[in-house]
Amino acid sequence: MGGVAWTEEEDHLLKKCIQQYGEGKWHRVPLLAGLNRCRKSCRLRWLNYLRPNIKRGNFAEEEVEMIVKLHKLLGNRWSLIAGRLPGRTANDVKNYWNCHLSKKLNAQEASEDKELSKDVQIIRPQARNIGSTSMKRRSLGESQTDQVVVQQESGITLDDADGKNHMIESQQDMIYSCLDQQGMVGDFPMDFQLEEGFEAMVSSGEGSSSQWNWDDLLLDMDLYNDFSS
DNA sequence: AACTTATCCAACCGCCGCTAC
DNA sequence: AGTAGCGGCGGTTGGATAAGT
Repeated sequence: MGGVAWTEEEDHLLKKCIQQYGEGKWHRVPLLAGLNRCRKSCRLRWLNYLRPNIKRGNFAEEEVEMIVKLHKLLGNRWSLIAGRLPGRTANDVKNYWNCHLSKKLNAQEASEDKELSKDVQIIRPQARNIGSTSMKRRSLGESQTDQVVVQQESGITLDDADGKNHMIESQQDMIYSCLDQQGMVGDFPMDFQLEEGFEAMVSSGEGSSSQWNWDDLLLDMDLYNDFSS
């Protein structure tokens, strides 16, 4: 392996520790679990191997298709891609891509018309600030840099200059703004179903503990376009 | 059977952004 | 404002194993 392999006993200790104290506070995990591992190793072992509901084995055809499409949209953002594949970890997806898909697709691209491949643009999902909480940014799993770029390039920010929240009048307005920004107005049906929780979240203006995020919404839009084109 | 090469994938590393002080 | 410590991410490494000769 790339490092020192985990033993069954270490796995057991880590599992027990997480069950007892919960996820997070990784810096304390080695001490609490009595493991001679660094915080990162513990976290990685949990996320990639020990966490419940991790799907193992070969990728299904639909999963592979999804990976290819998502990679076109997102680039090497494995954690985001994995987030769309229940039970799969970022490491799994990355490994699968590197072992199977990158070579295959490179070979395909080489044989394809070069003009065609020029049209493929990586769309980075652009998180929008709705509130000023950094908690929300964390929940987006996105770097602030991207958001700064979004704000600078697009002028879209839902924060007032003084940092106070500026709530958009309605969901439709808000979504319309995003579609407009993506140049997708007219392409995307405005009567699409919002994910559960989204509606309440938007109307209440609450966001920090939300299940939804803009990455997801924009990704859905991208995917919709991609699948329907 | 013995050796070489290719593939897979778990683990590590370095960097980044955020938070608290 | 500066900084240390943290969680998280993507890239890379290297040992195990399969496939090929």
